[in-house]
Amino acid sequence: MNTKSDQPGLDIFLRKLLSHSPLPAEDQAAIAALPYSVRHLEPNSYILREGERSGVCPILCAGFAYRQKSTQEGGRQIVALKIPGDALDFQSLYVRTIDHNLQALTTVDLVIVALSDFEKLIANRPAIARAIIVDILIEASIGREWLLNLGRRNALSRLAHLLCELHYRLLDTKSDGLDVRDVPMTQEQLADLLGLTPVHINRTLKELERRGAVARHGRGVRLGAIATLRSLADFSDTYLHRSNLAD
Amino acid sequence: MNTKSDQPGLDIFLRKLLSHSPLPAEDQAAIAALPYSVRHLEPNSYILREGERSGVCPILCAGFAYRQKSTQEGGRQIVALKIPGDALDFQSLYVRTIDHNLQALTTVDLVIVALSDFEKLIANRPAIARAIIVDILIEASIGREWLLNLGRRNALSRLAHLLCELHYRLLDTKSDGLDVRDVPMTQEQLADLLGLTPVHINRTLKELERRGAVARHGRGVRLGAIATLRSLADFSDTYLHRSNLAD
DNA sequence: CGGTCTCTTGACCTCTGTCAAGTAGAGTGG
DNA sequence: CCACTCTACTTGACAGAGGTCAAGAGACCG
Repeated sequence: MNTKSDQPGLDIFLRKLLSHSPLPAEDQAAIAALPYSVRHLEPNSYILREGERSGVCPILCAGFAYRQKSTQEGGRQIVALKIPGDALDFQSLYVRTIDHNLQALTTVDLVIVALSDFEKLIANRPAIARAIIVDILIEASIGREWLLNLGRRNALSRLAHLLCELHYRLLDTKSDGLDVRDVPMTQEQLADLLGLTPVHINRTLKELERRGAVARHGRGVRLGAIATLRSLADFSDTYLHRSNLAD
Repeated sequence: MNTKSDQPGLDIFLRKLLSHSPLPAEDQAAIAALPYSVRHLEPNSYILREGERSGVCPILCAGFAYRQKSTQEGGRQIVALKIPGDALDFQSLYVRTIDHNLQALTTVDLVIVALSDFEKLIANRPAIARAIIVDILIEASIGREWLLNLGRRNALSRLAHLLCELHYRLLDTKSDGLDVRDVPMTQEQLADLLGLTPVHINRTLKELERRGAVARHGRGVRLGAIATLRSLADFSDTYLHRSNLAD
């Protein structure tokens, strides 16, 4: 089932885990030896749906994905953003009913691992259990910062904050060839991320450009001076726990 | 160090874990045998502070507590609400830098356990590791629903939604003598929970009362018909994973 | 080169915030 | 039991951030 080394594989995931948790060589080998299958999806494809029961944990090897929930009136909110290297569904470890939708933001390459295989690793290898818990806790910490963002910052800071977060999270795996400064979302998706409307994202983006925080070419948005963005955003990267190894 | 049975102890915490995860008798005994100390705190006391490093996991035996973050401009957002039986700081398992503040909402009784003791249990007892992971994941799921609440619901639904959540979460441990229908927060705290201002909470509460969703006496607020609240809130309790054992 | 999806822009509206003054509970001390 | 005080709640007038609607312009695709 495993494929050649230039195909999507588990190495980027392993690198991501090692960025926050130490793993002995034999545990690294155990992860590298996990059986998996590969899947390629187009933008907006559903990876998992609310209400389903999951038996599988996809790993995002290339591209972006997001978790999303909607109200009955149709309001749609993106509640998490996943970047290359991220495991997409530790949320379903031992909790099989999925409470949100998981969708591809761009075209994505996935590597699919059975949740039961992860559960076996957790039961038998404490260092892996630890790494997975840390991974889950860091996603939870990001969620808390997003709550602060939605609850207490205005549109300008909110957007600047999201862009800062993207910048620093991508630094950790710095994988693909694509320019890390290019924002991969449409204005509508930015709206869904930030609890705003596309129209207001447009106005806010224009204001960020006026202040030199982003540059734009055609439909594309590119990050400008990170210092400018940070000061607009009231940003501190503590919540990303990027230096957990040093702790 | 352990105290008599009418003092705060670990039993309510154990009950909470068992409500979502099965534990063999010897694992239950291992939890009951954890060394701990007891602490009693007044409302608004800090339990943990952002930036500190934690070595300890308080268990909330009685009363309410919350996690809270602030922007530099002073905006304050409550990002999680904890009820009796909840472990307050699994967030610091293997991630010792605290990224938020933890405060008592009411007077609280805490039982303090060393994080290293939990880490030993996780390494040696898979069923306990599982239960703790489920606990963490359910808090994360609640966080996602709150993001939807803040991002896409108006003040009336938002408040109704919070009250519904409180109602159903309290059903699971139904501990104290105090009437579970009494809302333990001030209007200012409700504002901090919902990303609103105290003034607007006041107006919204009045509207909820007008619609028969809550009753009020003096400063107190009491839940009215849960069906009314649910329909105002667009509420479904799936995200609380209350039936995880049945899964 | 036509079709479609995204982005842009302006006019107008509304939900929630701000400010400020007043009222009512709850606890304290006399 | 009554004043006193502190805090929480209440209310109204006004302001402003962001939403809504609708039409048009630009990008990108086959």
